[in-house]
Amino acid sequence: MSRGPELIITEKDNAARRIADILSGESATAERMNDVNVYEWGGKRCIGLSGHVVGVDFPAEYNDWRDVEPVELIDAPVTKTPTQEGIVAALRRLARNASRVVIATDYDREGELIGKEAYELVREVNEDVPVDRVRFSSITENEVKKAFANPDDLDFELAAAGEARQTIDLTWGAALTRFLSLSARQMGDDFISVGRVQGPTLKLIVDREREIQAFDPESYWELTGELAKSGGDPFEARYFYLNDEGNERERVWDEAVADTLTEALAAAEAATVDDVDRRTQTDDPPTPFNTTAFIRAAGSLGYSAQRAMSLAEDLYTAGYVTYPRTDNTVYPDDLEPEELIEELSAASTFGADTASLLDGDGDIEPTEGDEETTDHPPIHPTGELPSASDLSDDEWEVYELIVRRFLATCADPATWERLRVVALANGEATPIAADADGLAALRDPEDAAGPADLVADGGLRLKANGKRLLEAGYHDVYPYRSSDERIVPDVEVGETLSLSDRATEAKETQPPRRYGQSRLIEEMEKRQLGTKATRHRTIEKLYDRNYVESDPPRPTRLAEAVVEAAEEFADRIVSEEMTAQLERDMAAIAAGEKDYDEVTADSRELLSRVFDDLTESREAVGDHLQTSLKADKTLGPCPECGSDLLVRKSRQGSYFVGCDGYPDCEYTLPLPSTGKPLLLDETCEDHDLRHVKMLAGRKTFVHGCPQCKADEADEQEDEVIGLCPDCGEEHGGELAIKRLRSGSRLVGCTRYPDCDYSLPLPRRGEIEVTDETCEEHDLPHLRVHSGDDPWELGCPICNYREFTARQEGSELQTVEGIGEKTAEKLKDAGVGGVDDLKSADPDDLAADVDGVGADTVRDWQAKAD
DNA sequence: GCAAGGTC
Repeated sequence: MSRGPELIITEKDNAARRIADILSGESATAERMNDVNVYEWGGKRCIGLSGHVVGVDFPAEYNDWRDVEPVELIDAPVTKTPTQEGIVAALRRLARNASRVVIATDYDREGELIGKEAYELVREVNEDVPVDRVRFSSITENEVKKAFANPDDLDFELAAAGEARQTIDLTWGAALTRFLSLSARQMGDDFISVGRVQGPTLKLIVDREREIQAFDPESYWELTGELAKSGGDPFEARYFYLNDEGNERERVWDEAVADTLTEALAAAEAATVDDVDRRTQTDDPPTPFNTTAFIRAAGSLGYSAQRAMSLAEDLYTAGYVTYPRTDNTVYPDDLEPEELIEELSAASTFGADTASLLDGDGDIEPTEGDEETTDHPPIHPTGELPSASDLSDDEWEVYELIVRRFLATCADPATWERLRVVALANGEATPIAADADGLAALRDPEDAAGPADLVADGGLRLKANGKRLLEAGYHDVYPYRSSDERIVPDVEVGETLSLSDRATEAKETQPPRRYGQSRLIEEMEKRQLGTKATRHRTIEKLYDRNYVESDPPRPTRLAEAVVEAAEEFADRIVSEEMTAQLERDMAAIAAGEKDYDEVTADSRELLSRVFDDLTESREAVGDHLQTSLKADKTLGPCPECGSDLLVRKSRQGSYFVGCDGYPDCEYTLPLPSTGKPLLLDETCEDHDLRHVKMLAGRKTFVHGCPQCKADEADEQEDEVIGLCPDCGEEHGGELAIKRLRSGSRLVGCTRYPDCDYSLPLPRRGEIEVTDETCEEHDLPHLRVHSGDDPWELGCPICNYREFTARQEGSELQTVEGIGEKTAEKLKDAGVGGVDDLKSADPDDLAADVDGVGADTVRDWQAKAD
């Protein structure tokens, strides 16, 4: 037996480094092997993988989509090949002379599979080295030492459950994806994909859209008024009645009744307090962050799911927060909240807040969520503190969110005082009797019960709900949840209040809202679709495949067609049941009740039955998909030949409108150069073309009808405002305000294209040429009329200079680690752009800019290159 | 060039 060192294998480098630190008492040294860190100390070595280092796929002879019938993939062999060559090579080298191997991958199913993959690679080069498995759910000294003192064996059955998932996902996904793509002749980048997770996720979105389209709004009316004590501030009160079941209802479903009630309310000058209910309510602090809760909280700060995760990963790799992919909402036993709070108190931003938490007497007991898992701890700060200049503004905002969430979980509950007042508005004798027929007409359509009456004995019921924050509790450290108060004054039963500002609002029931990204991720989690590490990526994938557009994601016609085709022929691939069945099968494999072969064979059998029907309908499915693909791109009829005008992409990658009759018909219209076009349902009355919206992040705007834009440009005369600074003296070129057919405007030379001098102009608003002149450039000042207030653009040349100066400021922000505030400070110190930054002397610059060290500057300079 | 799951 070999007497070489012992080899510890973890799932990622970060875990390898921390485990080496713990086991070696921080004496381990790191060495690079094939670009991988290998930590070494006292006869031990530790290497971190990068998740799966081998991947499953079909053998190469199945690679050609045209040569291989999709149905052949069902029974094709599935092979495992290294995908991370460097890591695999390093692992083999280290395993060859190891005296013992310890698998220390993550403590979850996928971790067991990654462990088994490592085990097989080890076995290839070392047949008889003993291999152990250790399990721990957080990388802390206690947990890790305990795990290494009690090694266990790899759980091959649990790993086999993961392998079954891999095989089933690959065969179903690849066979159906190829079938749909081939049937619609969508090859290359625009293939049509389906899969066990993306399918049901897309169906969630499509189903919601179907509900929205089928929605039939109903009218209802709501009555409000303002009550006040004499001399006191008014507060809002709402009319309500009681239904058969004694529940309060505010919506009146009949216009005539609403009119009568409005008159009755108008006749009332005052209201008598009938009931006062005062109680205190506790408002518990939030539970620790798992991935889903974090994405949701970051979403309310305006970050997309993808962006939030990428920022959290940056903070994790830099060492400021714990692992961001976790299901767990219960802190591990050995997390010491007091110590962590103490460490965070060194950051001035949190100083006051941490002090208030440590002030309290007794132990701090953090909140716990419902989900307790073994994978990783909830996301929390590590206690390693970044300085503000280490982080970009977005990173800082997310870091602060994570810190404050942690502080909040250690804080006290808040207490509210809720005050509910019911008053009866009593004018002249109320004309509404409890007529049974009249009441029946008022049944709430979403509610089986009808009203029991509309007016109480003493008049119309009005209620006001007030809330006051008695103890701010966790709100002091966690400002992301509303702590707004609604003031209703103290009143007593029998007291008379004045009534004013009566209003009746006509409203309509609203269709259900589209899922936002974080809501979608919550729905996926509820249905066990995807994992904490993949859900946000699945949503990104739906955008990439042109299945959804805009935010909140809205399905395209293609998406509807894919879901329809799947529902008809391969319902499992868009059904949550496929994942549910797989979970049951995996549990059975892990428990030893079934095995890999049995489960994958059953699944293949199911898939071939799906293909029996599908193959017959290949053409019908393909036609339907192609029709929908075209519908997503169609604006309306071509004015020259009557075929469809479509959104097309030029070779340079820009979008334009072209005729489906091309090359017979060469009619085109330009589109703006910024953003990706989204076709709206609204059409132009003059040209019968759909309006276009350009999606360009924050600069998203509605372009409208492209034909109208082109016509406007053709009709508009260029307005000359002065001499061209480039060619004016020599050739007499003049500057003019020009409108382009793509809808944008600019100040350009009249000798274009011989002279291409140009200055940008804003997209929106009318431009007025004023009498004021810029002395430096001899050009008139311009004024822009958009919205209510016109604004001064000034001299177009000066304006452009200021614009580029601002651009240079934001150019600085493209350097990793420089945020808006830092860019401001740098500009004050005379560093306008990236070039200035690169040529600056680090020591001089550090001396000029507060809170920035020379090393930070050198770091920026390195990153700028 | 297909899936979904790790990780960067």
